[in-house]
Amino acid sequence: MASESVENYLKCIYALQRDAGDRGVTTNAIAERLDTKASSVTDMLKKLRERGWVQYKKYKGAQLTVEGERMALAIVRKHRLWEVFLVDHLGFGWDEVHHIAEQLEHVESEALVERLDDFLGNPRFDPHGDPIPDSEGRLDEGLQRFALDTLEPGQSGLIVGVEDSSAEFLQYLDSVRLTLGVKVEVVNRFAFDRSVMLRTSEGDRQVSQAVARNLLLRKL
Amino acid sequence: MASESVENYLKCIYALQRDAGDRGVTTNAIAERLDTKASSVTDMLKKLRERGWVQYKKYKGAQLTVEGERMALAIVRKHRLWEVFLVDHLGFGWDEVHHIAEQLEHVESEALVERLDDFLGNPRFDPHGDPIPDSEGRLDEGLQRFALDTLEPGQSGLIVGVEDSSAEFLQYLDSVRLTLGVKVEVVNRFAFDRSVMLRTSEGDRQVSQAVARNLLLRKL
DNA sequence: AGAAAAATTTAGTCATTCCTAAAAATGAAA
DNA sequence: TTTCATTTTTAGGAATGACTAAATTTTTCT
Repeated sequence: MASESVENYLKCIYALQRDAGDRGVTTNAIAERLDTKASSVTDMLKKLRERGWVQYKKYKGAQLTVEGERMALAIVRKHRLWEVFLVDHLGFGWDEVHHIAEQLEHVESEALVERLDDFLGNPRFDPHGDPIPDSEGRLDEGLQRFALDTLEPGQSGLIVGVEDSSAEFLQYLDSVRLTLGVKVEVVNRFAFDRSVMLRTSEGDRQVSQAVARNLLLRKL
Repeated sequence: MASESVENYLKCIYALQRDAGDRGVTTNAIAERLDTKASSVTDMLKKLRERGWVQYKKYKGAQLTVEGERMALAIVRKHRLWEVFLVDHLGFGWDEVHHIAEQLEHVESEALVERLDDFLGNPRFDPHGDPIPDSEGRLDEGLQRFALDTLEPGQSGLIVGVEDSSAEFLQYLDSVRLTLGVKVEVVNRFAFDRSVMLRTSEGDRQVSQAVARNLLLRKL
């Protein structure tokens, strides 16, 4: 029904909508994320509006309609399920799967998605800790997640996700052993650069604020 | 590198090349198989020629170059591996997987294919009995296959493949329990319509010549 | 508020890949 | 071998989704 390009736009707008608040997602934000030009985005937004997948007014940004969000969630579901398959069954690292899942997510087959979901044991989270929408598009936002950045010295939490899932960041996390499921305690925060001293079962580590902002925890 | 459309043309020409013998594959044959118009095929053949993937002369049909065949075999490999995954691990029937595999075969990732191959246990044949090219594009044509049609009364063989893998035919075979791995013996052939009386461990069955032509066996 | 900067849209193109209709080449039969 | 049916190609165009350059709107700064 929808082309790959259309699906990528819907997914992109969905992702940007979190941060956009109630204002529409801006043309430039979409262009940057999809590595394309703003003028191409304007063209596409008009098409998406015609098909009833976004609300869009000139210069005012875009927001997914209910139907648009339903489609975006279906794509996100497929993306995350395939990531689980790639990591759990094919042995890929969590930093290697994004690009492949971006292709697999466009395969159209309801039956495939549901059978894959069952095969994987109906996972609730992908390898980066992001929740997997169910077949109705419902997202389990259940457990509260917060950035390591927001923790005070003395407090601790369990690593359950990342804000930034670029290969570079994930490889860095692997190299310093800060991966999903690791328990961390904030020993100290240094005021001058807001870097954080952490304690894990493997010892102490210091991480920059950039890292702390992108590591998601939940309370123990 | 190559678009989905280009990949479909290469795969199509590869499949038609078997029957075409030394003559080129005709424009019309390609158009019919891809359910498109002859004029579109002509356009594409010129592009494939420019890129060095087919030899093509006006009115004389097309033949894959060495490089074109290499690409076609890579696609066939992916298609058949995914079919094994869908049947062996997701529980699809052999009649349901073609359409899904046609989408999965276009996913580009060397690493994915090789890991999938290992995950599946390096299968040599897909669920329809067709051989899976190895990573170098080598095809195991080892075991001689012949149509049930060519067997004389008294002779027997093992079902190892099908010539026609349309869902209708495969569903028919399922319904009469003539599936891969079943041993059959020809009891009799009726001259007036060339239908064949078969004996299997489950009893006797009569099948039309159309069916007999499309069931592939090998010697026991 | 007014001007400059930034963001966004419009206008005009381009490459793919498909199509229809008409022209040209091939090949089969008389 | 000439004709006629079939096959194939050409010519011209449409839809998709991208681009550049120029114009317009919004936002920011003074």
